Amino acid sequence: MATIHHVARAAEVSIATVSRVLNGSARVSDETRERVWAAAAELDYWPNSAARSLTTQTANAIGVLLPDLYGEFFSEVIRGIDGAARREKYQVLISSSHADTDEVLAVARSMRGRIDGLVVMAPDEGTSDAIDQITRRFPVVLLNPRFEVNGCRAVSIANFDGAVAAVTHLVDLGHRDIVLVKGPCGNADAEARLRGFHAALETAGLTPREPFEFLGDFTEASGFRAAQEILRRDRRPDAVFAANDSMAIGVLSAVGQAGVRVPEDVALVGFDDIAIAQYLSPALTTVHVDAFALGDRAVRQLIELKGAPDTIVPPEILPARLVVRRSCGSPTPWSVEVAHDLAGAEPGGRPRFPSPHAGDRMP
Amino acid sequence: MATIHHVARAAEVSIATVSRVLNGSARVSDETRERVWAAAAELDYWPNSAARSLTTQTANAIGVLLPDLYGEFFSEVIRGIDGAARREKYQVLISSSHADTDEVLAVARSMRGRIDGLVVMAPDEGTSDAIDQITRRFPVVLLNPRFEVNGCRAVSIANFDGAVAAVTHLVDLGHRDIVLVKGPCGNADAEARLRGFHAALETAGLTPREPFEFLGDFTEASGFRAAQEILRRDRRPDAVFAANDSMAIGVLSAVGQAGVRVPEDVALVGFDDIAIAQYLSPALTTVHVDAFALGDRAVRQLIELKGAPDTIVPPEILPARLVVRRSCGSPTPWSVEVAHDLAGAEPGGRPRFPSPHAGDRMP
DNA sequence: TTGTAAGCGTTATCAA
DNA sequence: TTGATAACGCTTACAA
Repeated sequence: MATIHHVARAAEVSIATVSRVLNGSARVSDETRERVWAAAAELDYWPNSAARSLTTQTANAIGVLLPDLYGEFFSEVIRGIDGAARREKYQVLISSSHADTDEVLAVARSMRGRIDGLVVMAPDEGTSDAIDQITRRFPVVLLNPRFEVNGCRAVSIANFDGAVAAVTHLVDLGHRDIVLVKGPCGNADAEARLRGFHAALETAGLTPREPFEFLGDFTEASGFRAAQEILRRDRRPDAVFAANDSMAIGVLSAVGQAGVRVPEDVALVGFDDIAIAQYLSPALTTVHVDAFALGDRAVRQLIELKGAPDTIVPPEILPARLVVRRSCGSPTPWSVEVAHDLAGAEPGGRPRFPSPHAGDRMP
Repeated sequence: MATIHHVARAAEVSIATVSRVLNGSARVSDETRERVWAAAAELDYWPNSAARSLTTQTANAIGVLLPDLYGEFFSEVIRGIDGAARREKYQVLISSSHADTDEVLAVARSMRGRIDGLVVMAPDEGTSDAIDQITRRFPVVLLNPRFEVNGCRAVSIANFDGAVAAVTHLVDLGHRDIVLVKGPCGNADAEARLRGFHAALETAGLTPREPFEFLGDFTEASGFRAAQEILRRDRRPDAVFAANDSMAIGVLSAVGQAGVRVPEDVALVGFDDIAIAQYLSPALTTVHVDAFALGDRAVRQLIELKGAPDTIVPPEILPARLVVRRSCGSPTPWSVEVAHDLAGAEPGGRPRFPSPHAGDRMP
């Protein structure tokens, strides 16, 4: 493989000059420039990025640590990250399925020298001190963190407020006995949505009959099973709030097979607004969440952070949007943005939905 | 940031010894080993991977070049890649949305020195010479290539045979006027499925009335629009073959809104068997494709290739599976694997479906 | 068992 | 405008 030395020899110049020409980093006479380009082309020279990173102490790459890669949500997050990264000429080093703190730490470690910063979606709460360690090494942006970490940048989705909006909508439609299909334990999104569910019920002064919480794991299959459980209850609930759309689809399927109609017999609301939600029958009422933007914003914040370290910036919360379609039993479709005015910061602004955990800032 | 020199100084040994201890690459006395580990821990030393790659001439990372990241299919491919990579202790450098040859080449170039091999899903046909150039630099495994590239390793999905199986099944059920919702032009999967559609019709001696090809782009929305076109035809077809499940979902939605029943009035078959296919109503008959395995196999082949360069291996074709559910009008659900016996290589083996392009090897 | 020193392929700082 | 040359942080002969 040709190195800069080979090119230098072929062009009869020093390696310094080759570097200058290839990077356009200093004035070089037209004639030698030509010679160098010609030699590089002739030898089909590809520069070695590892060597470059070593001298420049910068990698032009960012690392991405995710708990999982399953489903359309993560797929969109990555798409957002990749898009922003390529626009800024950064490469993306990805790694997923981190079970615990030690693993996250090990992977971050192994990225030392290859990345300039890290986007992390932490799997569990034990990760907090790991994040601390990582922060000492790289600029870090957290995705949907459960807790605020020592002034670390973060971008999240308005899970709490989205859930409040969804459940409140069900209440407004007259539903009283509302049950929840939960997401997996330990998942930050699932927990925020669960809290939102409870908060909305409390605000409405509602206590559904037991049992009204059913466990799922964000897959269609788990939604299907949860719905079977629900149908075994002594009295059918008025409405089901599934903590994500995949589970809502499973619910829809199970309920349909049992001959129970949606929304006539039972209303259904999901979360995420994945692409197919609007094509289901009935079209799924859900909370739209911009997963692409989540990835995109994280990368932008990371780059901003590199430019201005030590600047404290409040966590960024991406608004959600309640999208009312047919599955909730609403006579007409409509939609409303939530959580863009919940922080209470706007003068005269009044929270649209009461929120004990405003904007999901801190539990 | 602590380097190996700092650790050496703190442990009062040479950097060579530190390296030996940290990598366990040579015998070191118990006592000094202790001292080195202690010093490394004390200084919280993280080795620099770029420097290591430079000396060892190996990066412990693989590059992944994809045309897009949209949808569940790619999400699964990446999951497969990531899983295999982490098992083999490789990092994954990912990059997507490559419009043309030059871009693919540029990205591959920029990865020089950071990766040991490359998994490439090429966007268009012009890419062939680019792949050639890349192959000179890295071990390369192609994903679903359109053409065989100079003895380059490849792993594909049995798109052609899957489509033949799907359409043949519709014919077997008595459907005669079968229309196709095509995938995007220039997409290798879409084209192979299109060829399979034609081959099956030809074998059956069928010529549906015009028009019987409708353009889509693999999204739900395009399937929806295509279905509206189809419903405007002077006579409703017996069956619709959508080149992927997302479009089939769009078709299902449009057809349902028009009051046309599936499968009673029109049969429907998709391709991919995404997670929700079985939860639709009616459950979608489709061709199951193992996207996870596609990524997984690609990485394994890459690693195998690194171990034994210059070995010529035939393209690996992952079998598809026709999964018959309710949307095609079949009275009972069943499924069958296709394309595991199509190459005609097995002695006495007879192709289950006639295939002018056996196993999609070469168009 | 340990240390010295020569790379690995760049960029960047000097002089010339 | 150019060329030596010293880093960058690590691994690995080769000596001791």
